[in-house]
Amino acid sequence: MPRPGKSTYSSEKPPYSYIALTAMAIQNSPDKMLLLNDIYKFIIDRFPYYRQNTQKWQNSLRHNLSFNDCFIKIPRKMKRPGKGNYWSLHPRCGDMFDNGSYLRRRKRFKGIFHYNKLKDENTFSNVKKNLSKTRQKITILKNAASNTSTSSPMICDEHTSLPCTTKNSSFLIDDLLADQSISLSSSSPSSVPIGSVQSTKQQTSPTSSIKQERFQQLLFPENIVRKLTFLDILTAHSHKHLNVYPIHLHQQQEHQTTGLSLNFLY
DNA sequence: GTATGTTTACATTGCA
DNA sequence: TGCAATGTAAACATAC
Repeated sequence: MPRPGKSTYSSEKPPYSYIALTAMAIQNSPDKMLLLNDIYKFIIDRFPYYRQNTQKWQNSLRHNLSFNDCFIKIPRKMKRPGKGNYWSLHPRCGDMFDNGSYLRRRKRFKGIFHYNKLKDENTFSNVKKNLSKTRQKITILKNAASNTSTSSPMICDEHTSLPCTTKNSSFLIDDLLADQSISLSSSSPSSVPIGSVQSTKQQTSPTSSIKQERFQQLLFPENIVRKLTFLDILTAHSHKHLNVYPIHLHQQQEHQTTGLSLNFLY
């Protein structure tokens, strides 16, 4: 993606979608993550067109951040309190604009579990219903992983050091993921499905507890919280990087496994 | 109160 | 021409 310098564009509308502009701002930052306000500033600074009607386009931009799975939310560190989270790019959305068009992507990046889909499908009954199916799939995946090449997997996720899905195994990851309503396998009957991080608020009532079941956090050593997809878990499982345990919120425990820990909030 | 974040609905646009 | 991506508007929730 080109990196336009200051005053590259006049007051005409730049040939970039909001997604492209946001991605540009994030990629341009030293830490590859920015606060919402910093994204605003970057765009206004680079593109005079956006110095007007700020309410309109900023609303659209916020909509894009929430709506598109290619953007991931990273909470502020405890040391740096303030309003809003940091926004970063999903590690697997780097080729969004590989067709050379920054107005329109070839295909929208989608996480394996989109929040809207989860809302309809991930009830406790569905979770139970799909548990055995998921166990089978993960067993298949584990077996396949153990039968494939013993060479070290290529690391492609800079945040998690999780490996890319290798293509030399005897199955296609997409086949395993074809059923999007599957949930995470666990030895506990209270296992929860994988979804986007929405809230860390503690739940008290059973009703809100059910609602909260969709919300989990994947915590990394640097306290980064990112959206967690089923593919992340499968990838981690396939290379034995991560064991997955549901953890009760009130306990606030972490299971440390090779530098990664997983919190399930429900 | 305001900024931030989520969701829905609908319009517009570009691609196959 | 249909579908999917994108843009826009708005309502609402939540955090600071």
